[in-house]
Amino acid sequence: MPLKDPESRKLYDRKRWIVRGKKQNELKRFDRLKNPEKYNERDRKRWIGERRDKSNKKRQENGMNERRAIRIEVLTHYSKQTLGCAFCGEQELEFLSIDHIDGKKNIKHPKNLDGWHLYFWLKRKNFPEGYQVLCRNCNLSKAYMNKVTTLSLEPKNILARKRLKKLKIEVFSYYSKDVPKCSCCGIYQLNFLTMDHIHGRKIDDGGSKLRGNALYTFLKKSGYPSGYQVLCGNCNYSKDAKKKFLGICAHKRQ
DNA sequence: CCTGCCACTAGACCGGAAGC
DNA sequence: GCTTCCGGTCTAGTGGCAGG
Repeated sequence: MPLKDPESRKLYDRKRWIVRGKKQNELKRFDRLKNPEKYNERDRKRWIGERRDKSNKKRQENGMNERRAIRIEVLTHYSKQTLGCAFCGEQELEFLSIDHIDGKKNIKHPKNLDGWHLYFWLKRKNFPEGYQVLCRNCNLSKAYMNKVTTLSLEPKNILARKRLKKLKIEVFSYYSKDVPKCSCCGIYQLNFLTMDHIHGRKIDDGGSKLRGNALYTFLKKSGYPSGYQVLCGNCNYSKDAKKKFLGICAHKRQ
């Protein structure tokens, strides 16, 4: 079934999450069966019956503050005390993230840890080795450079890569009205650049569910529709509406 | 009873390789 | 050329346990 169809895409993504989530649930159920003494039934009932509604608002607020504080603490530690990207020195907090130095395949933590969970885990384990702070741009670029050494050397695949790179440059050049560059900060390294859906992916114009090569092909074929712009990884991530900045990048908020 | 800490769910965003 | 699959990152909201 073609995943170009929005419903199929949604279903496919959901299945992925169920598979990831199920493993954790199975482990937890097993743990409950083996160690019933660990789970306090009285507390569980009390929580469900009394606490949930009345304290949810406060918990949300406390939770957010706590998570932000831990994130800053972890990023500062892995920046060797001066908050910033290990590669380019970028200091904007919103652009920074934790990078697995040897890749996610060689991680020391449980496989499903990411986001807040990873920050909590790192702090709890007293900041283990093997992690560093990178900005989104350097993270993107590093992922690409790691891949380069393992690419297929089959002639047809080499040709396909060449063709897609040419297509990317062509599409990005059109939306940059010049050489490909970020429309916010002006950075021009191709590895850093991404195609941003200006109004998010909720507005379906035919390209909302596409990504990467498929999106570039769609844009070229459709005569370069409006509603897209070129942004670097940092600016794209920063403007994300879900972060409650109304789609405005950190550069423009300053 | 309150609160801190951590885990889980359900997504969001992006990319490229390779099979068909 | 299109589709599938897998890689990376992140968040909000809330369940659950433990200890003060």
